[in-house]
Formats: sequence, C-alpha cells, structure tokens
Amino acid sequence: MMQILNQSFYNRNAIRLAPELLGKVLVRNLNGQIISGRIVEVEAYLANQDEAAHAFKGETKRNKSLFSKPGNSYIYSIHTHFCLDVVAEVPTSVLIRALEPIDGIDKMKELRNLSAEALAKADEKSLTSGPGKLCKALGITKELDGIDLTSEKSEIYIMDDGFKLPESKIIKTKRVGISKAKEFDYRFYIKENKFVSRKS
DNA sequence: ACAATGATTGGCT
DNA sequence: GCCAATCATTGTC
Repeated sequence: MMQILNQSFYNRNAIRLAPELLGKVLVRNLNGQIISGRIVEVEAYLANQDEAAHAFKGETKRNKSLFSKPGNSYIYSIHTHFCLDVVAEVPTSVLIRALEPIDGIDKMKELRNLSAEALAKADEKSLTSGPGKLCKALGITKELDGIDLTSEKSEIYIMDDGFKLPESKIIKTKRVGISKAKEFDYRFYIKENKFVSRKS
C-alpha cells in the first residue's frame, strides 16, 4: 500500500533517518507528469560535530532550509549541478545520492539532455546514479528549495510503497567527495544494486 | 568589490 | 586516476 512519509517520519537524527529512506520512492510531479525512482543511496549530514555538513557553521542565506522544518527540501548548487537533501531533525539532513528509475524514464532521458551518442548507449543505470544526475533527470532546481515534501500536492514528495528492505542489504561506508570529517560512516546504500553511484 | 571554494560530472590518459 | 568546466555562495579587504 502506498503511503506518503509524514513529518514525524523525518523528525529524527539524520543518521537514523538515512537508512530508513533506502527503498522509499522519490516522486516528482512535473506539470502533472509523474517521474519517480526508488532511493538506493543516501548520506547523512549532521551539524555541530560534523565539519562536512553545511549546517556546521550555523544558518546562512544558502542553508536556511536546513533550519526550517523536518520533511522540507534543501536544494543547493555545487559546481555546475544541483543536489537534493531532505531535512531530518533540524538542522541535520539526508542527501539523496542515487535512484533506481521507476516512472517517466523517457522524460528522464529528455531532461538529462544527453548527446545523441550518449543517449544511444545510455542505459537506465547512468540516468540517476549520482546526486547531480538525479536532480537533472527529475527537473529539480533551486526553485524547489525549502518546499514541503510531506504533501502529495507538492512538486516533490516521498512514498512508502510497501517495499521491505532487509537489514542485511544495507551497506554502510564513508561519505563521498568531502574534504573534512571523512572518517564517519554516514553513507548508506542498497547492496548489489546497480544504480548506486559507486561501490565501497 | 574580489578571490576562493565546492556534499559533481564527464571526458581524457 | 586526473582534471577542467563554471557559478552561486561565502569570507575577506
């Protein structure tokens, strides 16, 4: 049975929320068209004791969504891309790093804007296997920063479709691409899932 | 006002 | 594995 995740689901420390988000379905309503994918890789970011977290230095104009409320989006740009976090217990958050495409795969291909050559050999695996890639494939931009993910009226929300992920299928490792606080095992992904951005 | 930086990606070696 | 792309945000002057 399909059930939308509510605010109390999100309102816990990001380290506890992150593995619970694995297997849930991220839904994008793009002008009425549904694009969706199962979450297969995430990372938790804390605050006070986590130098890699955007919330580490306190609230700024950029990260104000982290200080808003559990279940809101936090979307920011990095280099030439956007990334999507869900706000957990304020101001911690969970970065969505990879999806297994479900609905709207043709639309994802269109939004990724791949070259004809890249499109020809693009398997579904490369469409959403990274935080920047999945934002592009789902048409997620900074305009959607701070929106409420707990309502089906929103342009982005997350569903539980009844998929049950066994504990034994959750792999926990160090986070990717950060220069500080590298030692923490705050990255979680689904074992043997080909849509994760990388192994180990 | 200006310089440095980055929770990434894609292409090339 | 290494590196450039490219720009919003941030800190400093």
